[in-house]
Amino acid sequence: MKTDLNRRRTPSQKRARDTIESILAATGDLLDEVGFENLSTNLICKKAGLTPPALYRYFPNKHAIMSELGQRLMAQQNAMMRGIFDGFSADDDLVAVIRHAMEAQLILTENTPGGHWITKALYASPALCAVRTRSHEMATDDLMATVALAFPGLPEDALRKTLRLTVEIGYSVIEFLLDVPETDRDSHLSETAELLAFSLARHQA
Amino acid sequence: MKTDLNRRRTPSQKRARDTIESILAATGDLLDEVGFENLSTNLICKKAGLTPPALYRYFPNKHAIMSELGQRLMAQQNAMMRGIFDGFSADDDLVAVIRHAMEAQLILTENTPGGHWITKALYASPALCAVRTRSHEMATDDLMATVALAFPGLPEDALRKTLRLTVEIGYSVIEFLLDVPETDRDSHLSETAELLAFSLARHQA
DNA sequence: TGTACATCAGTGAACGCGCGTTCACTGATGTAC
DNA sequence: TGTACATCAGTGAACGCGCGTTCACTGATGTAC
Repeated sequence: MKTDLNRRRTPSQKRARDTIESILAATGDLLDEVGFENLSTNLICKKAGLTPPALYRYFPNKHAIMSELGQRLMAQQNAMMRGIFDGFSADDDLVAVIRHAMEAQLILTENTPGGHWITKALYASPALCAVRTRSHEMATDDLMATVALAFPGLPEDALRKTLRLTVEIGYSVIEFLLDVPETDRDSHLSETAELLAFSLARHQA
Repeated sequence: MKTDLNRRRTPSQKRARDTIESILAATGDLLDEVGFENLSTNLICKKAGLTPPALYRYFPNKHAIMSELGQRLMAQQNAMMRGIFDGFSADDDLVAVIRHAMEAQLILTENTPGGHWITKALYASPALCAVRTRSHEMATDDLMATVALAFPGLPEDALRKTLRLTVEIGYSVIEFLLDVPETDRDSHLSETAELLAFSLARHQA
């Protein structure tokens, strides 16, 4: 149950760091090709042009690789969020900002090799769930910081709950749009943004 | 990629129908014990007190079993939704009804053996994705019917999009609550209900 | 700067295991007369 | 109602395969003098 997700060895030479990167890159590409369920360490090795012991030198199993890919993707996502919400003030159009943030996340995930699968694995695999949860908590804290600046004096705990829910809903709508490609993205993004903005605005009243 | 999810043989004797039920029951229990990733047909057979050929007589693979469990769970969910929204009128408290529906879904999933895992598998496994999507579409259509009765004359296509989003958000918040057990369910359910009601109410203005 | 040596990085080949799956078979149930 | 036969249901034993994983090794890189 408690799968080890840590690196085995820390590389000291550039050659080794390149190997690690090519393992991660190969995994991302493979996810798009075969999906998470059919992914195996042997397959990753073949794709990366390595033999299994090279992979096992750095990662104990495929979940550890997914975990690293997941952490990287979510770090990028959170950084992007900070960039968008940074400097947000009470006068700005909240709906527009949320909509913009969601669209940016959608595009980022779509452009990351294996991005959609990484997200799904982070959600469905018990070993990886914690990575996702932790990242969403961090995103919530980041939002807390900027919102607290924009609207000082709001009750903290209630606001945080709302923001946590906002994060969760935001990401799941994005995944919905990725899942069902024939969906009208524009209208769903706009509607979600309005709905989340409403939920936040309630705290000011 | 296109995994076969159909039954192999249709049972004609009671004994066979019992076997199928015990396979499904064993799978549900096993999901709670070992999760979806560690599930295998051999394990299911052992748990159900059967030999593999007996299982293969009826199901081509484990995804077919999951598919059946998923269809049953979602059929129950949709039936429950119909029960709750049936006879809904414009005078009723929309927030309360949505909240009630969400809570009922949460409890139903929680009380179904392997329920949470079934939901996750239906979402993360490409072979099973279609089951989930189809079910959510059906739930949306059901809602369309009742809402159209309660608020006649609303623009259909825009309303349907809103309802589809409502269904998606509703279910994903439920999964969030199941995923992070330390969460304050009460406040999150209430807040989600208000937020979804707002989104629907906009169509009346 | 050159050489000798230590450490780091990756290979080739093999392993045991549990997976999905099938075969030829025995036993249980239903049906016709 | 009893028996003979056909069909249905489940078994025992085995299979090939790819998985994760490890071993003893070779080759590459860095370092000390």
